[in-house]
Amino acid sequence: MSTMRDVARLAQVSTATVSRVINSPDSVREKTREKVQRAMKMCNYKYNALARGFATKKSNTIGLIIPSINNPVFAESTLGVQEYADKKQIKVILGNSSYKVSQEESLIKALRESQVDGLIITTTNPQGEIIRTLTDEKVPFVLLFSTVKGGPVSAVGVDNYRGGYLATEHLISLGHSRIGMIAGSFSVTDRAYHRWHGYRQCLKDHGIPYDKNLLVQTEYSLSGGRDSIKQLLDQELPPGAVFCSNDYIALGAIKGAREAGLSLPEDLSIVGFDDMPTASYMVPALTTVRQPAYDMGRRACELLLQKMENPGKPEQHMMETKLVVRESTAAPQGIKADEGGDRQ
Amino acid sequence: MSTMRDVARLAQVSTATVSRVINSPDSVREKTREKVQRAMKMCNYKYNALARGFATKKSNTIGLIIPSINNPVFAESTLGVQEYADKKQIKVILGNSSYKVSQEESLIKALRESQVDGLIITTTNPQGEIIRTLTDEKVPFVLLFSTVKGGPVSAVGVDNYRGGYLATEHLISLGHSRIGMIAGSFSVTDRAYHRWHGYRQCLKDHGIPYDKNLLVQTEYSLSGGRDSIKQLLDQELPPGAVFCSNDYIALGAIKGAREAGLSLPEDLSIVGFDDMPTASYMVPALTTVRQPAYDMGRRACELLLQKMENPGKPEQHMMETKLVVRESTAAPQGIKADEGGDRQ
DNA sequence: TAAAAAAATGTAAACGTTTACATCAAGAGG
DNA sequence: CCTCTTGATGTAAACGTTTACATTTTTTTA
Repeated sequence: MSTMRDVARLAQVSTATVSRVINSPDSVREKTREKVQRAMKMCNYKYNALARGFATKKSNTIGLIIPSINNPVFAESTLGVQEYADKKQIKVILGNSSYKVSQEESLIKALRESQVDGLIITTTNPQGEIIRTLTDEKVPFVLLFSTVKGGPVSAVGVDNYRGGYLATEHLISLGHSRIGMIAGSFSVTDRAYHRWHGYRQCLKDHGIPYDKNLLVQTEYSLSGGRDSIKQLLDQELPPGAVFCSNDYIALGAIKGAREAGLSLPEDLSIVGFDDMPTASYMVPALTTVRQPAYDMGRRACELLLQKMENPGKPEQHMMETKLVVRESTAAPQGIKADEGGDRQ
Repeated sequence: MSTMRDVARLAQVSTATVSRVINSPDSVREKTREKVQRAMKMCNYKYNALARGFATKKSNTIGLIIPSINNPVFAESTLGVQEYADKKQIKVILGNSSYKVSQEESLIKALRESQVDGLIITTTNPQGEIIRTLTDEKVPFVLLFSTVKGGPVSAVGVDNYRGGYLATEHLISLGHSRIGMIAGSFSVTDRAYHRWHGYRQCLKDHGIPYDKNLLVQTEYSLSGGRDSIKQLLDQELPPGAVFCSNDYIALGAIKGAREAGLSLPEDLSIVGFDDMPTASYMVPALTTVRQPAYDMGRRACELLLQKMENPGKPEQHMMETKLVVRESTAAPQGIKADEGGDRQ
């Protein structure tokens, strides 16, 4: 309602002084400061951050783009960026891309027009043109949940290849050899691809032939997992263990397997990816590859803010992935786990 | 980088014309329009929405405050507001209050300073002073997940009392009479209180005496549910059924009960509240009271935008709550459900 | 106590749009 | 051919801050 000018008039000072009272109170004499503060109260002055943004060309706002806030992992990471941003008095505009490049693009455009100071993007395609454009135009941004090792962009992610390897290795160490995978669609995100690649390499390293009938690609959803597991189970030689590209898929797969009459983990081992908050509360409690989503979000935000005030070289942060063994995996029926392991 | 002035100069027109080309292209002659568009391309012009906001006093931004993005129900509703906002070219700034009034307050303050055009608040206390202030100062806002029937504020919510009643009635109809409740802390949100109230009234209506030892208040979390169920189960006469204030609590309770050696639903029936996406995938699949979170968010946003351009009378929208019966509830051991129900 | 230094305050332009109003050009009607 | 109308375009002020620089006041120092 009232502006600095009103306050200034009321307090009989200049607007510059009012501005100083707000932004660097120490630079104005106590007496005037109080006078101004009284005046501010008196006319119920409300600071206009938008005007400030306009004047300083800094909106104190960043944009955060994720595929879907409904995925607990992205929710968790969102919380991480938000809490850090909050501490630094930065506002976060959230956008959902629904895993669609076009949507991602238009969000980025809109956010840039809004003059956000920076962008955190959980992108569907880190190699895409949009990302290159951002780099070229020197927009501060960091990729989240991406793994562009040594690339020309800043990113915080996890080694998805390694995660896939870990999961598979665990299953192998339990004695499994017929191991399937339900992956997110490779064309939708490269994360799914890297996880699969780790899976495949691990198989190879352990002398297990790769069977392409044991891979099914689907969407990252509960129903995707449920449908896919049935597809896998319907085969002549169904897998005894399945690595799922994320926990939602895993949860769906468990449901589907149960419906097919299997009991877990005796008849079928399932390992997921993410370690969403409910993973340990599920039945059976889910064995999964943990990504530190909250910390990743936080780190991404930290990196971005740093980058915003001091561009510098792009930086990649690989966070540690960790296999969390719970109850959804077991040795295949009639086989002892890790035979030869600690037999010495 | 370049401004309208640059474009104008290049195209040899005035800035007003450039502005018109952007905002009402039809009002400028085709020839000039093309000239201007060429010029925009030429100097890689980027529209500055912040400056526009400054000039028009409309930021095309709204604020959304929720307790925690980690709760699937709030995530779902967030998606609802976002998708609607998106369609209307409105940006959404997200804030997490962590169920703390102070945090809620400071978020509101920050958002108002940023000149958001409106606010959607999933508040912890709809009767609070903050809300009153907003009303007094004519800030457009709508409460989400609040049920202020006929009050002086706009809100979209659900009849929590009724939801609690429904859940309890279901348990009674199954033959239960010793029915406990794990509620969110009454001091934290009134939703928990209303659900409890419905529970209590339903008991009364069916002639079941209220036993205050059967109520425990906790936080809305997995671990809250897990700890609380143990407390309930440790009593001399433990409940045979428990109504939980939300699905996370219910999930925790199921886990806790299992750990205590019970098998569900034979030994214990659990009903939740929310119907989060994973509810039907849990084991046992959760019987719960569904809130249409996505639609609620969407509706809230719709209401807000409407209110923004045309204040008018406050409006409350009560959405339908629905009991979804799945597998986590059953008749108590040795008792037939609904005896007398369809016996004629 | 006066000059110099330091601190406090004021002045005014700038930020990039929008928009009410003025002006101008061109076609219509007489 | 002149006037009137209409549509297209231009002019310039306004939006609420910040900030470099100028000016004034206060403090320090000799």
